Amino acid sequence: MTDTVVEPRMTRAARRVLDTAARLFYQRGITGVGVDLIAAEAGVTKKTIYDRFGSKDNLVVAYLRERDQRWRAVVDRHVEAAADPREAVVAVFDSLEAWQRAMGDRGCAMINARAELTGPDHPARELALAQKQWLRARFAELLEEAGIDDAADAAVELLLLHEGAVVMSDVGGIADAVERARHAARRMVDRAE
Amino acid sequence: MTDTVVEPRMTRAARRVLDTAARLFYQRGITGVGVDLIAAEAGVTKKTIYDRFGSKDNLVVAYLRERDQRWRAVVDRHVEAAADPREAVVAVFDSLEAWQRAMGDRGCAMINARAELTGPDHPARELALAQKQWLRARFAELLEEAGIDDAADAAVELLLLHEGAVVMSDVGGIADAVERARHAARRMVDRAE
DNA sequence: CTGGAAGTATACCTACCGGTATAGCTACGG
DNA sequence: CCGTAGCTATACCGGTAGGTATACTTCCAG
Repeated sequence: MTDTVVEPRMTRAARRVLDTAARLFYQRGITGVGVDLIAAEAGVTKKTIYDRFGSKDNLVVAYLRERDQRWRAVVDRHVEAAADPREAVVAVFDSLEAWQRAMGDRGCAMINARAELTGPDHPARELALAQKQWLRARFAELLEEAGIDDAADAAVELLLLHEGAVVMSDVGGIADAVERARHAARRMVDRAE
Repeated sequence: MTDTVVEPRMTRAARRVLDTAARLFYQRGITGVGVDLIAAEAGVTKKTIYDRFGSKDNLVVAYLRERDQRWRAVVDRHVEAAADPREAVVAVFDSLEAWQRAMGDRGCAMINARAELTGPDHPARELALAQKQWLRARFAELLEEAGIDDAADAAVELLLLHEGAVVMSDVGGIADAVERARHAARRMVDRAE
């Protein structure tokens, strides 16, 4: 099965558009950013945007997909650098901290997109679902490799902690939300057998 | 210190407006719902809305505040019905399940509002913060009453689990996200001393 | 050297947004 | 019984949204 969404041709101008859109969408929200603004900030005409991406919605999807890809790569990098599966579980939370430091913190782009794009058939829904399922599966893998009982259940718990940390470090009020989550995760893998 | 926001006079028409707005804002998003639509669905003229609430932003704030109040009341009710502080901690997750069953599940209204209203000085920001701080304090109270060590730390962990459960039951993919969180919470209070 | 792809510049379209203005109706308390 | 609060009805405003149309340029590859 091939991709149902046509990949836009990534010319230099398109690259600039996508980078600019990604920054603006994340910081000011998707509905809060108009196509004209993106064009102006990217130093590009609206026509170029529509020639490359077809519609604002397609541009939004491209933004979410690319961001998702990059985030997964960061997680993978941290996981692979870990000494063993248990450390790898904890390393996922390190990757979150690194990700936030690099990208700024306005919460999870997927969750935010879901909040704004409420149509029941909007692609953002399945993208968000796929991302969270991926992380859950990743946790489950690592826990199984570590020989931990009830790996599937523990993976869900870690996912909840992770998402809670993402949300709370956006909302504020808990200075070290991610570190707290990592602490909890470490305790989980240390106690478990 | 008195309230900085003027309470709108709750006439019958205003009540209908706020109820309608609450439903529409939550289901379709705040930016996704126009004042004209609210007026039409509430069986009211736009003038009435602006006479009672002054602006869409004020209406949004009224929506968030009322929803917050009601949610806190539900939590309190469940907590007070619990046999002891430890059960009360778990009961918070029961209250979440009841709340979701009653209100439908499109995630946390505060978090969604934050995603849409990105202005750094928008009242939605402090409302969200206050709500989460309140829950954290509630957890901390109960854990201290239960004589659990490191109540403050445990309270943060419970908050993360709670928020993770809210997010994930919206995103989907984990059928019983709230029950999983409750399970983890029970284990926490059972193990702790 | 030529044709097409990529891009700029500019103007335009329709739809809808939050918000305002004017006029008139109804119900109720002093 | 009369004034005012609360409301309806309708029309309007400026701004902005996503998206399209036309004409001109630039640049590279066959």
